[in-house]
Amino acid sequence: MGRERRALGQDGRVTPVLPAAELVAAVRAAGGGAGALVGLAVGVHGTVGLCVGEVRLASADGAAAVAAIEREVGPRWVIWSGATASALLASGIRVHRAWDLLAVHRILFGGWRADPVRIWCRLHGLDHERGPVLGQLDLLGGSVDDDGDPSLPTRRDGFLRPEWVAGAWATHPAAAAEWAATALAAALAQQQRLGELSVAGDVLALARAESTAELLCAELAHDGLPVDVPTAEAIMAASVGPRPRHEAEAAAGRAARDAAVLAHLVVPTGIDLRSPTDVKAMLRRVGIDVPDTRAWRLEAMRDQHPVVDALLTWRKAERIATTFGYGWLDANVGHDGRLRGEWSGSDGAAGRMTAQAGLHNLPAELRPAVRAEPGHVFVRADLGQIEPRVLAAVSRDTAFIRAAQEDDLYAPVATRLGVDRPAAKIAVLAAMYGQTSGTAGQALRGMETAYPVAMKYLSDAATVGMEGRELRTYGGRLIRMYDIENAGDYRSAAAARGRYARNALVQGAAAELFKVWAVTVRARGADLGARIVLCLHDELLVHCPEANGAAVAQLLVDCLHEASTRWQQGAGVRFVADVSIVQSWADAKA
DNA sequence: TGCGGCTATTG
DNA sequence: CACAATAGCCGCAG
Repeated sequence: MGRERRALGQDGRVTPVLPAAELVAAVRAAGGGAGALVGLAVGVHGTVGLCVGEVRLASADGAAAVAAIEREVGPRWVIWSGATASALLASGIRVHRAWDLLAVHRILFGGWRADPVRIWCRLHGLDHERGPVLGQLDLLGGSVDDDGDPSLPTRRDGFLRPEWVAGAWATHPAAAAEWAATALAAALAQQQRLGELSVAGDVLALARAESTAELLCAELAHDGLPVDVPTAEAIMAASVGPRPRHEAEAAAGRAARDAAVLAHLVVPTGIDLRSPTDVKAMLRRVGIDVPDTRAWRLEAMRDQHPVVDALLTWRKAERIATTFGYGWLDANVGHDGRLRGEWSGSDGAAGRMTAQAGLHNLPAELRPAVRAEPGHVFVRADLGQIEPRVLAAVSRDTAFIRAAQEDDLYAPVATRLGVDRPAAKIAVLAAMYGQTSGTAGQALRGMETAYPVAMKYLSDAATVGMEGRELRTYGGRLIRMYDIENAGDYRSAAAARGRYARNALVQGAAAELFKVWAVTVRARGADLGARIVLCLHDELLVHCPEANGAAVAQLLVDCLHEASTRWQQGAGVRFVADVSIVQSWADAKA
């Protein structure tokens, strides 16, 4: 047993196909150690290709091989995207560290959607629109031989071969190893590019954190959020009645809810409550004239006519019926009581994590249904005032940093500005969001005087945005201004770009710090059986055995200190977290 | 059938 | 309705 097979590439290069145990030694011999970059290509039927330095390796027992190398070597796996992590999770394998080419591509070049072709082309100065396409026949007489050696992933002109991109390597060990070598080469090229940037933050650290956040995203999608289905159904029943057994019952329920609103009218017909135009007409009939029918506007008119209150109640129920009702439960909660959605490590605009299946906009009334499993607890931690603290750190405004050393940042700001706390908070938020109208005016001028460095940081960003130029976050991620295009006249579009840029540097840097915190918790929490089950911009929800609750709570605080210290590089801002140990997510809501 | 507008929810 | 997001339904253009 353990005899070495060899796969011969067409160019004569020999890739050893090794059993898992021997692969570990081969990786070590090639220079692989803890944290070293190892190219990884996960194919099908157990095929796995690796590349360490110049050395190509492969295995036909990929799951065991990756698991053994992870356990005994602990490299930083180079992958094209989180899809590889998802494939590994499907085989029961979790890896600790990654270099995610797509995540790093976003840092270098902005945007959020890319594939290996775009990543490769951008890195090598090629126009991906001009590259070869799968199935393309060379009708113009060019010889296919011009492309060089087809057993290599790249052509003579530097483009990736489309059949390789499509996965032709996935069943051949030698080819998988070659594809892994391509990924590793791309990672090294990315490191080179990152090193050429001049940014304030540690851009290599950002690249590692954003990469590892992609592993976390794959795990969040795979593991899901624990939900108690009977509790969820009880909440829904209270709003829209019991689960309809067929479409006729569902229709009857809708009609009954509609009728409860229309009953307040003299003529209860001809109004579709789902049509904003009809609702506006309905309100006009009872003497209420509004430019739109949004809830915050109608809230003030509850007393004017009973139909307003009925309509607002109807809207709540309608939302449960259509978006967060039984259908949503059936579609997104598995038989194991886990709510699953796709996760993205970095959205297009500000670099936050996003999630589907309602994980990021779950109505507060459904939170009681998010329950820890038996013998487990949730440890929930949310960061206090993260955006102004981040602004203090990235702008290096010494006065604002002093304010950010307090538990409540707005208290010293209020004192300094000579206003009350609510006014101070509005002024700070207005500055970060680019608000110019409203009541914030006077306090905003105070901000200019009290915190000129922070205010200049924001106004400089706004200027760059208005001019349509690109900018980078503190950590080094590119913000492309052409990602936002606003209809309307030039001036309002420029103003919108200014607000976007102003906010992107704050919200974006906050998102980057948050991810450093999250991946630190992920790494340090494994020994305590702690799994992050939800990331919510400034909040982490961690699921762990009941006995470890207190230790995990301490861990969340310790990891925040570790993460923020590394991230802010001596700025001296204090970051604070509110931590609680609970059975249900609702118990923790501040 | 695709898309913009309106609406709701979250941080 | 200042910044960011996901998601549903309606009305309209093609």
